[in-house]
Amino acid sequence: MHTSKQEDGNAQLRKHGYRLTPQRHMILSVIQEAGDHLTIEQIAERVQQLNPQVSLSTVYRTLELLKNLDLVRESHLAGEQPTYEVLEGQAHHHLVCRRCHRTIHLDEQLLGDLSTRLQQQYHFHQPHLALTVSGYCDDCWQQLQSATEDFSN
Amino acid sequence: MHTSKQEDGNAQLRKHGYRLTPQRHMILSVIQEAGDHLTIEQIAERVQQLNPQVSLSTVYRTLELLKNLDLVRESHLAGEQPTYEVLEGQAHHHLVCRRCHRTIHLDEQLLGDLSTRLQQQYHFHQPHLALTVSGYCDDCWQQLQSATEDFSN
DNA sequence: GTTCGTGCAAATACTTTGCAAGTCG
DNA sequence: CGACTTGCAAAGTATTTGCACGAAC
Repeated sequence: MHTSKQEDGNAQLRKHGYRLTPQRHMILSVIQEAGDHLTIEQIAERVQQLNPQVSLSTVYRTLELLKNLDLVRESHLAGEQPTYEVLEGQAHHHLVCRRCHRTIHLDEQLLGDLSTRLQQQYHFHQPHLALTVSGYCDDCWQQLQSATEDFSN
Repeated sequence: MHTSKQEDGNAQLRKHGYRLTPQRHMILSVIQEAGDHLTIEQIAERVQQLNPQVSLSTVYRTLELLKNLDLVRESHLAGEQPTYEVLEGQAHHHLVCRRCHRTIHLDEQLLGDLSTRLQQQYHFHQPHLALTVSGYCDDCWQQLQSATEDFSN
C-alpha cells in the first residue's frame, strides 16, 4: 500500500540527509499500517516477519530517528511500555483502565481550543496535547465493588 | 514536619492491612515534602540521607504500594524517567519543552468539567486526568528559529 | 510468636554502543 | 567509491525477584 503518508516519510528522511534504507521504510510502513500504537516489540515482530534479518537495535535507532523527524510519536503511559504511532498532526487521547489496561482512544477535539490558549498564555510553540485519563472501566469497577464490600472510606 | 497528609498516608496503609514501617514512612514523607515530582533515584537519594541502609528495592516496592493505594501518582513522560508525587485529589498538568525539558505545571481546573463528561460518556470511574503538552518553550524556539534559517517545509 | 517487610545479591528486562561488514546515493 | 547504516555481540541501565533475617503488631 503506497499512501501519500509514506512518500512524505521518505521525503522527510531524504530532505534531512538521511538514507532511505529498506529497514527504515519497513519500520515506517509497519507503524503507518497499524494505525494504532505499537510497542517496540510489536514493531520488531512485524518487521521481522517481512525480513527476519532486521535487528532490534535497528528498530530502536530508527524509532529514535523517526521521532526526531516528527514522523512518529512516542507515548509512554505510566506502568506500560512505550508505544509508537504515526504523527498526523492530530493529537489523540487515552482512557486507560488501571486494572485491565484496556485503552479507549478519544479524539483530538475533546479539548477544544486549549492548544491555542496555551500558546497564547505560556508562549509555548507547536504544542502537542496528550491527555491520559486513568480510571476504572465499567467492568472492572463492578468487579472491584463486589470484591470490597465493606472497606468504607 | 507532621502534616495531616502524613497521617492520612499512615492511616491508609493501616486500613488496608499494611504495616507501618520506618521505610514506608520515610519514603512517603520525602515525596510529600518535595512538593514536586521526584524520580526514583532522587527519592532513594533523599531517603538514604536519612538512613543509608534503605535499599533501592524497598523504594521500588514501596512506590508500587503507594501507587496502588492512590497515595502517590506516577507519571511517565516519553523520553524521561518516571516520576512520583503525592496525590492530593487534584490532577495537575505539564507543559514540557521538547528541547530543554523544562517543565511548567498547570493547574487542574484548566480542563474544566472534562472529568465529569468522561465519566458520563464512557462510564469510566474515578478518572484521573493527566495532560501532557510537549512543545518548545519560547527560549528554545527562538534558538531553533535562528539555527534553521532556510529548511522550509 | 506469626506474619509481613526488608536488605542483599542475583536474575531479568530493556536499551545503547562499538565495530566490522555491507549498502545507498 | 565514500559516508552512512546495519547486524551482531557486548555493555549499560533499570527494575524485579528469591530468600534468610529482622521487625511490626
